[in-house]
Amino acid sequence: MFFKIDPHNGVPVYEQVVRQVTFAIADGSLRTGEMIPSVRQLARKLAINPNTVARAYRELQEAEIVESIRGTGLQVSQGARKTCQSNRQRIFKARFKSMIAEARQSQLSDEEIRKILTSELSKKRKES
Amino acid sequence: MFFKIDPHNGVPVYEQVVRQVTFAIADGSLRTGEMIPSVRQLARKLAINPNTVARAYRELQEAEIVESIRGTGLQVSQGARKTCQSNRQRIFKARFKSMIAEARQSQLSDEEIRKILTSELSKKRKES
DNA sequence: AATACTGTACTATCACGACAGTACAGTAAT
DNA sequence: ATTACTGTACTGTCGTGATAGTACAGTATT
Repeated sequence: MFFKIDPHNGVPVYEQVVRQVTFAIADGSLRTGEMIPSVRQLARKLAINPNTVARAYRELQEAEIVESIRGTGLQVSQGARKTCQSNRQRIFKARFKSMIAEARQSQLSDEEIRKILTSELSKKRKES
Repeated sequence: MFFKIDPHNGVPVYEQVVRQVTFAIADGSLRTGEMIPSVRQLARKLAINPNTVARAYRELQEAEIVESIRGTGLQVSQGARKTCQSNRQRIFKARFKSMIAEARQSQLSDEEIRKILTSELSKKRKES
């Protein structure tokens, strides 16, 4: 699990945590039955507040993506992968859609949009 | 000037106002010497608070995109168009870039990304 | 039993974006 | 002069995201 948090992103930090766990499950980095990082451990790693992680975990629990084992930690639920994959798809489609809508509204032609995107996509993936 | 504000966008409303004025100048809807809508007028039209518009206008003024004429209103500065065009370009490049970075980080392949984008771009423009 | 972990649940504080309301100086038109 | 606009500048309030700190019950390991 490689997590990266951007605090000035518009997207709330706890929401970013929810997403990244979701994505890690979607692509198989976390499998059913495995434990996700503990609240305090992840908070230390991301340099954020444990409460913020706890809030994210609460949401994951309510979405039945993760189950609490008392005194031990949170475990990836059965069937979580499918849910997470469709969630990931849904999240990205929504983002792309809203971005394209905004670009169009500011009088960028589809050709210009496509050009910028192609140019960004052709850039090499940064290694972290 | 067709303005559309999305309050649950992550992007602050005053920032959206800044952008839309910038974009309107960039594409020539507003030209040097023309007056931009008054604080109260725009606030009424967008159904937001006059203070929020005032804050956006203050930023535009500090960026020298717009000049205050006392008692009359705000006028598009000389040379504003070029500034606004490069700003627009900059803003969108940054957004696309961050989005693609996030998509890649969540293990979406470039092919998948391209596929979603093409699919969204091929959808017809909504008429407002 | 003791220790060190888990999650969970509080309270309190802070920053920020947005809003409501008010006020005032300057300009334009009547 | 009066009226109706401009921008500008305050104060105060609200919701929310994030933080700090504390506390407690349950589990695992020693």
